[in-house]
Amino acid sequence: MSRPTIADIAREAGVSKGAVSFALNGRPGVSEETRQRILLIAERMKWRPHSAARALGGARAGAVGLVLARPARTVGVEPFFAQLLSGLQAEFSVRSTALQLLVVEDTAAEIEVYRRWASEHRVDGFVLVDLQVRDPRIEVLEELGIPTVVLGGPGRHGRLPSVWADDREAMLSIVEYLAALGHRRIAHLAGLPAFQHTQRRIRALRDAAKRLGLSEALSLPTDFSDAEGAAATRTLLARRERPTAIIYDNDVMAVAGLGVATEMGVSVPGELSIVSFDDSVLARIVHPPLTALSRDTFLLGEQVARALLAVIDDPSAAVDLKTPTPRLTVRESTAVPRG
Amino acid sequence: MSRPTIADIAREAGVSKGAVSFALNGRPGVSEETRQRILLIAERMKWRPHSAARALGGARAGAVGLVLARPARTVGVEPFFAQLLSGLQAEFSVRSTALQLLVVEDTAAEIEVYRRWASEHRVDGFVLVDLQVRDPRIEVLEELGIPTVVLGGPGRHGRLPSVWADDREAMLSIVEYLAALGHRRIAHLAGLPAFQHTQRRIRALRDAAKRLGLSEALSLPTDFSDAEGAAATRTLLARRERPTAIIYDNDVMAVAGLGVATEMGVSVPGELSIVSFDDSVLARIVHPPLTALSRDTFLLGEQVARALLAVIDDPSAAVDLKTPTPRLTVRESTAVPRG
DNA sequence: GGCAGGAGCTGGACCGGTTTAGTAAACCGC
DNA sequence: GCGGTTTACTAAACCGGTCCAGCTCCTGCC
Repeated sequence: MSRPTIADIAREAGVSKGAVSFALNGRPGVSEETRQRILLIAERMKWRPHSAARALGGARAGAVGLVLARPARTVGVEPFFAQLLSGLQAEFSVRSTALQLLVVEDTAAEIEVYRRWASEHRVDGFVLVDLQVRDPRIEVLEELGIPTVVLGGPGRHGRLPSVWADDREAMLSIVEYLAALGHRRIAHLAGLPAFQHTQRRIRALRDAAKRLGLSEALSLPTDFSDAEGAAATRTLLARRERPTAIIYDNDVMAVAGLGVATEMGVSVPGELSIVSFDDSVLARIVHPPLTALSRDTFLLGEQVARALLAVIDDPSAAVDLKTPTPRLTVRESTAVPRG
Repeated sequence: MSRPTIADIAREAGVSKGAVSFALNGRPGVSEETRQRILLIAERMKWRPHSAARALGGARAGAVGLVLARPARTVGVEPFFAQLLSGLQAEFSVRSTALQLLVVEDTAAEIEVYRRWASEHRVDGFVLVDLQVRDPRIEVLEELGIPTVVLGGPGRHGRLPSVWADDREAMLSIVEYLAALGHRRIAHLAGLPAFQHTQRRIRALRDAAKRLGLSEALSLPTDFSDAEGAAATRTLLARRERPTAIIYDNDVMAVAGLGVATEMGVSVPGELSIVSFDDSVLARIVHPPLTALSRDTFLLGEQVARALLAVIDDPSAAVDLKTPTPRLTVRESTAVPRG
């Protein structure tokens, strides 16, 4: 016999299917004695629930979705996502929930996937990342009425619960550190301007520059790629009045920038200090190792997962969880500016 | 009304559930006219199949599984997997198959997941990666009788179909290139010795060294991490007779090794040539950019996906697909050895 | 005109669970 | 010892599809 069903167990135990169902799910309706007998038989027959059968009958699908919109061939390094993913899965797996991951080309396709998975009942909820300014996905997910947790900054995301880190505080801590070292001309290679966190970081830098009396604080938008990071760095370093420090919005760009500086004979940290907004192997691996903002992305993933599971259990739960503000890990790519 | 079912459509169209099912699945049994009418109504009611209901009744689950065994917190860079994943998904998504991804702690846990997902009917098949010497997973998957495609080297993997690249050829091409430049002392920072491809690469290097008359060709096993890559490089470079070229089994170690060389004042490529067995942003990003073995990992993912779908359609299909041998992309980290 | 065959469709069983209405027996307090 | 509540369990409906046997026409052919 291939896959045993509860009917097989019921026959074996001499009870009804219903009784077996009660026993296996730890609900009242059977005596402790019968329950043990049924559990034993189920164990012996190596019975496992058929996830589809469970999902039918209105119950849970036992899976949640994470959809990333980025051109398929350019899914690159981004240690951030790898870490986030592990954190998510660590938490989901103890609650035996599967994670459906899909990478799509653009936001339109992403929305289409939300619609499809929701209506196919394939998932019980979604994790929403890469929050954009006036994000069209929020409206769709609210309309679908499916549990969703937003991983993003503070502020309202429609009525969706969120887990967020304080990007503004983080940026301020970097700028204050550089200013304290004596830097007065700071550049910032920002990410995609459509992202909310990009905007928040740019604003934070501008505010800090004014308050600390910096002579220059320029934010340049990029697409997060090594290519644009390198190109923008080249442009900055070719100027007559070059910045003495550059803040990179991710580690891929920071490493690319370091490469450009080396190539152009600009010493790091002697003539140029480099700070990465992301910390990972990448930042430690290069020479000199990069001063970077460290956050516990794994933990972040766990918290998001927990929040989503809570919302799935009780859709009326209003989660708004602030995670610890990332802290600056000083390594060898920053120093007092020369001269 | 929330989610419409085929019963709703049947009522609306004045036909039976069966007719609707035939119409929606493009099977014979209804007239073209009726089919169009049903499709129109389904469209208007925004009907979508309920994946669980489909999966019940013995049909497909509409998903496949990929399980990776690696300690949760150390899921690092490995651009290889990111690329592979994109390729897999690109192909799966056009066949509306979802990919269930799970990262677990070790092989035992991995096997447990295979058992669970198979018996819960959660997936229709698996992709097996990171093939080990005498891999215990093969036996389990064969016993479960669930369609599986192995991504690995040539040779038998029980009766499981496989998609593979020629690691041996690839290693030979690297060694021949270095030998032609004039290198006679070559070191190789290999990966985990338990992996089949590690063994194949080590053997290939040894054979080539003998044939080409190299004076030294040492393979050192590592765990693929930047830390061990750096440590081993440091050891090698501290020796009196240091190698003039090092081959790294992945790009993370190669970059870490480059960092160590820079730190120790060993010029690359002047005093040391570096070759990475993996190519990705990482290899291009650093300075000097690394000579690396390029393979189309995205394409590889697509081929694996296609193979798996073929086996799911017809479990008796015997796939054994060799992918193009990776080619060496020469950049600036290799040169004629000094002196 | 009678019959075979096929197209077009119906009705209902079925997949493997969950859930509810109903029932019989045990238990309770007075 | 009687009404009422609890407990332990059964039988059957139900979830939303797929699939098959069988029925009714219609067509073609001898």
